[in-house]
Amino acid sequence: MLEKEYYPQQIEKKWFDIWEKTKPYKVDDNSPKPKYYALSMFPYPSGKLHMGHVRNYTITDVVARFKKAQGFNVLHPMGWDSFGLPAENAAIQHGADPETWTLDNIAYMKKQLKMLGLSVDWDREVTTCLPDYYKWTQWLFVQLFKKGLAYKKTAPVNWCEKCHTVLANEQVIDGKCWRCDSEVTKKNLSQWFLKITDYSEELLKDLDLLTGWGDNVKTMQSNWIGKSNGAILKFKVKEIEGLEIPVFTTRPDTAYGITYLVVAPEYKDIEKLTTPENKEKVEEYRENAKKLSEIERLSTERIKTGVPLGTHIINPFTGRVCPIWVADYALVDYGTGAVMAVPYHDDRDFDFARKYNLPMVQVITGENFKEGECFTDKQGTLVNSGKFDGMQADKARDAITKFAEENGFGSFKTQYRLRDWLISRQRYWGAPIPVVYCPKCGTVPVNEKDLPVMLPKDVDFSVQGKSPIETSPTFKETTCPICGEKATRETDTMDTFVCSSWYYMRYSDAKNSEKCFDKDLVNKWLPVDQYIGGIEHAILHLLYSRFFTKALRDCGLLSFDEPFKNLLTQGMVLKDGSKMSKSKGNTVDPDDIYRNYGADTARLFILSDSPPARDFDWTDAGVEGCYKFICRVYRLYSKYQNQIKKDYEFDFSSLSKKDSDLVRQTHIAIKKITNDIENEFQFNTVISRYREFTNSIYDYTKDENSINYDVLSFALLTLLKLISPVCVFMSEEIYSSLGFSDSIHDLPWCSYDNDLAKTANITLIVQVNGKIKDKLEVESDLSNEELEELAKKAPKTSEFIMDKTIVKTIVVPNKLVNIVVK
RNA sequence: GCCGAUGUGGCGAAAUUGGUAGACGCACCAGACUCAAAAUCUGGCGUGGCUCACCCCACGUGCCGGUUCGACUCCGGCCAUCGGCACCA
Repeated sequence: MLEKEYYPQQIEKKWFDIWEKTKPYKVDDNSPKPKYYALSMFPYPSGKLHMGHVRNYTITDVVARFKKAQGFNVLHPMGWDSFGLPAENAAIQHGADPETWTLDNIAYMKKQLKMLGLSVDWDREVTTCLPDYYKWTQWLFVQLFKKGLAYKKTAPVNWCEKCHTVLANEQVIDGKCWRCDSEVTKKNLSQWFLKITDYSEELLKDLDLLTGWGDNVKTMQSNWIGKSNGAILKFKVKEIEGLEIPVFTTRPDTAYGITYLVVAPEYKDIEKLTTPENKEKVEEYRENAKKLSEIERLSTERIKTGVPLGTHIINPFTGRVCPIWVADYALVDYGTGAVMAVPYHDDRDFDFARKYNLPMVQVITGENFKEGECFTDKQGTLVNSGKFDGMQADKARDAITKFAEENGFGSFKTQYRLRDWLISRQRYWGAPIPVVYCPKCGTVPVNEKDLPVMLPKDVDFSVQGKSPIETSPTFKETTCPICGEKATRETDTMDTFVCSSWYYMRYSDAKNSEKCFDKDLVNKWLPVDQYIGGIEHAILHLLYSRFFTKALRDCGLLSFDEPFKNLLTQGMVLKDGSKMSKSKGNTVDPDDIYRNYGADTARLFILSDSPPARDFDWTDAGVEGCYKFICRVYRLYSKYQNQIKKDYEFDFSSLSKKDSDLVRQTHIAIKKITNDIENEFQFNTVISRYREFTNSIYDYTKDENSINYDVLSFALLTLLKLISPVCVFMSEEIYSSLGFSDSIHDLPWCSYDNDLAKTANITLIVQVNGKIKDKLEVESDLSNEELEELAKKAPKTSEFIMDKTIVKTIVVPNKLVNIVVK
């Protein structure tokens, strides 16, 4: 029996307990049904769920439930991105063990997720900080190492003093640390990298395959990869026999206009290129450049500075002798670290040449050209360029490069902005990089049988200035996997983004203790059919995962090219117009919502109002409204629970108008809701349809005496199934109380009859010259001639057309008639 | 500077293919029920005008222009907001 009023707390608790025991969402790898893989970006176990999580996981859950009802074998897993700095900071500040801190948080958040009613197969749970997972992260690192895709080099890297570790380029946002927002500096260190640049072209090109991704994310990735086509031109140094300076340029067509050359302060040959009389000034300049922060150095506002080295290059095109300068507007890690300067046709060179009185030569002319002003148009005609004079600039780019190639001082070159992925971190709470340094054998990966390299427990978190892992008396000393002699372990751990680059593969075979995953299983379940998460991972996680997929494919571990077929980046959850955050004090605790309204209300509300990709404004009134709606739905079933027939039966053709209208409304509801879900998961309109349909049923029951209970049963049982992916607890409670012994969540999705999924009558719009003059209630599916006749006879139209000539009449079936008169 | 997205009532928004702009909800207003309140139910709710009690007219989807019988939707040009990239040669 259903209570008269809805009590979410009791009902949700009841089904929570039942589902804990019955595990209704266990996935069968061998099901003959077609597979569907629905995936949420897994959370970092920070302590408690926030509303962003609730939104993310509710969307994915409704997708998973909908696909399951449509007959798919759905994989909907969940796990924990559980390595990372917050756990370590908790250890430093409160003396907690990072593992205990993390696992406690996981336990709490897992309960919160279960209370949200997610249809997750918890037997596939993945926790990246546990040895049964990071063993395989390490194993994969070894595979990449063997394949030459993991390597160690000394390079100027991003350093965050506050986090006391290096960072990948992707983790530096506007010169600041992505996590703590403090300024990043450059340090020259020996670090581990993954060779993502080997895949620059494929990562860029395959964006075209990702038709299920938004353009915003694809553009961001494409910008980040930053491909430019151009040329390498090589210049002989006049004063030093045999020394050449290569430069990368996208404008070889301007090569005749070169008047000087710039090298970065960190340029490798800079000392050779400096003459004794300039040495002091150059040294001073380089020292100053080193002191500048990244933000200062990269600011476009800054006035350019530089000093001459005293040496020169010879422009092979013109024979002109050009001075070499050092200036920090040349970047050491892009292109070759040296730039050819063409002041007349490049803004930066122009500013610099003006300031230091360097000569300028015009080599391109065009429509907007003005004497004495920098002319940067890429279209134009060459002048002062020898045999290339009169050539169009775009043609000249190829011709001049070709000329340089034939004469041995240049070649075509494609340059990418993407850098290799720096993965070492000088922190404790991560997967140890499984490498040993042997004085005899060099850098050696740990034997696979010795994995995992366990994180040591005997560490002191209070140390400053080095990684806590270094304090372990037992970790560092080991023996060489090859020669067995004394050797030392690598003490750096891996960037957590390495762990999260393959977790979605592990779900396909989460408990395998022999392999990272079975090849058949990973190929069966992947790629992910629908991936859902925040836009903040547009570059970081999504780019790294794409790289991992391609790299593991080339290691022979799997056979697909892209991990995520469709991507939905959900908007943020706002309150009072700004992002929920502790510092602003505008957060909403899911536990409070569960307690006061129940998880179904939270699910319903977070899906309503805004489409998933847009930001969502959380309001207390909105929650209240959704709760009232749930109660309103519940009351319908509570009131008619004794009249609802499990085996309803009716003959449509003999129904009264009122009854057949409700049957039509039911079919319309199924059609629209199904379409809205399939059309980019427009859950906000799905929920509008729930309300519309519920209102129709209320209208129907207004006159108690004329209710046909077969028709009402059809409508109510349909509504119950339609709403079940969203209101998972209430729908199951009602369904079971009506005496059904199975679960509403196991029922197939509702089907509709297209002929019945429309109203019996339509409103015919009558226009004269495109302006609405009348609206007529007419039967649907009349012929064009009949509609035209009706429109012309309508009293309101006839007065408009009386004394005019009808030029033409446009009829849109079932919609409108437009009479054009003169 | 380059690239991407967005722009519709007081607010969140809706509108397969060009065809009733504002569905559905929030807020608000009025009525019913009640001693009263909450809850619930019913109705109203873009702007302006009128010879106005519910009839009618004009205007209205960021701005300007175009295509069309007809434009939130298509085309051209702007503006604003948000996001990404950027001394990248």
